[in-house]
Amino acid sequence: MKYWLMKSEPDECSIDDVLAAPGRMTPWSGVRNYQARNFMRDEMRVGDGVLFYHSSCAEPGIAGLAEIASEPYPDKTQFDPKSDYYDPQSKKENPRWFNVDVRARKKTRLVSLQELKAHKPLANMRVLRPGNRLSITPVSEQEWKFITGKLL
DNA sequence: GCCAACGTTGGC
DNA sequence: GCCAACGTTGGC
Repeated sequence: MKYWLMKSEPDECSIDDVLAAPGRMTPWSGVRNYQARNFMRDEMRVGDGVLFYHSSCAEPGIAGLAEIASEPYPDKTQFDPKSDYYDPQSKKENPRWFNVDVRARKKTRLVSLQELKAHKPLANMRVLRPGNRLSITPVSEQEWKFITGKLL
């Protein structure tokens, strides 16, 4: 069992949006970064815990809990010329981009980026590293327990 | 809207 | 395979 922090822009897809979706699920498509893709394709397992993080918004921070709900599969949007995430270089026989489905468990209080930074046990969290831009980052078991047990 | 950090691209 | 230029992310 692993744990992840996954960023989403609430204007695009907030925790409320996912909770309101059929099955409380959404495909985590549109990721176009190799490191983030590799996490989804190679390391995630169904049932892994997810901190649902709102980014690029007025109050960035953890906004909910979710879980990995599917095996990785080829990202549909890469083959759709109308999609913002269309990748003309990706071939159906050898897809470049993969995604998993994410199921929302619940909305939580907003644990702001500022608050996360203030807690010593979270000092090494990948998402808090200066300049971090990765939209998917691993979360350690200790970090997960601290956040879900003490902060929420 | 600014800008620092970082990933990707492409010329050589 | 280097590295400058460029594009994107994301907090502020």
